[in-house]
Amino acid sequence: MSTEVEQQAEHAHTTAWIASVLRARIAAGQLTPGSKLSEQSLSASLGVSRNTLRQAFTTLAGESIVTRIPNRGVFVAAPGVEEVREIYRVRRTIEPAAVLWGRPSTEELDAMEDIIRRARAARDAGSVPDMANANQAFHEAVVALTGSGSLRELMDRVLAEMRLVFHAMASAPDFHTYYVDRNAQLVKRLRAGENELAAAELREYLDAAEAELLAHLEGDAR
Amino acid sequence: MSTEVEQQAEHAHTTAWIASVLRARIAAGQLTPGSKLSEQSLSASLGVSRNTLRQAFTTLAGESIVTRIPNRGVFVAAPGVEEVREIYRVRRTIEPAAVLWGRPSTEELDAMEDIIRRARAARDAGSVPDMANANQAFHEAVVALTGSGSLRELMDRVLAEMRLVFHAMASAPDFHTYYVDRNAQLVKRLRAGENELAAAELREYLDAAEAELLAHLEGDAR
DNA sequence: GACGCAGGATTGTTCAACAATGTTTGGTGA
DNA sequence: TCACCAAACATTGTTGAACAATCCTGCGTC
Repeated sequence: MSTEVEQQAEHAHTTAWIASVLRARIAAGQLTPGSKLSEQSLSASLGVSRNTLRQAFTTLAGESIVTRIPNRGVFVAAPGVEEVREIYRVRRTIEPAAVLWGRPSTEELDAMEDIIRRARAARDAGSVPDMANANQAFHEAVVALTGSGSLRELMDRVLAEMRLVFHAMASAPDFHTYYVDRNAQLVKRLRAGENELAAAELREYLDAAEAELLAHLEGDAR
Repeated sequence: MSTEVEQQAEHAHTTAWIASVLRARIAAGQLTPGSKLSEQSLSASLGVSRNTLRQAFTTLAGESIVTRIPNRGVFVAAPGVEEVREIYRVRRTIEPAAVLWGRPSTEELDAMEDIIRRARAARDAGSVPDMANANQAFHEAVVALTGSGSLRELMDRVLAEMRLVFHAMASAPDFHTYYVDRNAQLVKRLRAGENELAAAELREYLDAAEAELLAHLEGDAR
């Protein structure tokens, strides 16, 4: 299990490179929420200076993937109930807005249906990670309807935090299977030009998802 | 013109401190868009190491207050036409959404009217900066209706970028006077519970503002 | 005037050191 | 035994200097 880095990016953006490595490891669940990221050991194992690692940390802290406690160190973010509520506050605002006021092109709609197909395939194959990825891609596509890169970035951050929530949970709930069909329904509404209906249904959908997640989370904490 | 720092924060978050200093200077227009932030001179004048200044830079770059060009340095962000469009893509999504689906308490509505009073006072006094501040506070209050800190942060960033746009313009247009009354109208609608109407009017409002800003910007570039 | 090429300046990264804070350990007294 | 306190230890925050890589400048050549 070598955690070494073979390819040292010659002389460019080492700090960004390190940040992306850590991001990937955290997203993959290799670095579990709440665990400490020691400057000493990480700088050693990644083969970079403590100083540049530090810079990568500030980047990740800015993305709230990582929590920095002064003189204590940085820790992989461990989102709890309040964070989940915040996540859904964001989603409940921008996703329905994107649906309501977006004018999706047929290409965008086709792409969304492609994603749904992928999700169905993953569901039938019983692959939870693939389903999670597809679901994530779908909601990213929804936000992309706004055409805004900033909103897309925000959604990315939020979805990354969602992944952390799942990683922090002892038992993963069957969270995605149920919503595949609702996504399909959403695209159908959009294709019919029924944006208001689509937005309303999406809001219900998000409410239900939040409630389910919160229930599971509180049952977990007990 | 002393740009020195008298109070050296003893041993706490020097990097955050430096970041906030730079943020303030940029917001105040003391550091104009496009100007270069030399590591050497800044670290000297701020009395911090080049290394910690660098960390502050990555923070500010994450907030896109500052643009980093590899091996060239960091520059105060100079938003142009495309950035303005992006700003309004964001605003046109989250502000009407906040208005449409937010359930403002009477305290929140009172606070918004307070802000409008301040804006009117500034208008009558002819103080453009105060008007800009009040306008900014108003739109922040709108987004605050979502209850989401992340959205509020995003709005902060966007409004900071707006300030940069104004700083980058040769001549400032009379941008705020006209919209004070529209803000007042918005609050009236909200108080009456006419959220849909309020959202629709706000979208028109934002469209008009964007168009005016873009026209002025393009006239400026010519 | 265009091109190419040293030379200088600036950024990217690393290292070693120290100050400040946190954590742990061990002892003391009740 | 337990609570409390203080000294060792470890870790983070910050600094300064050093070097490599890249960019910019000015000069000479054609």
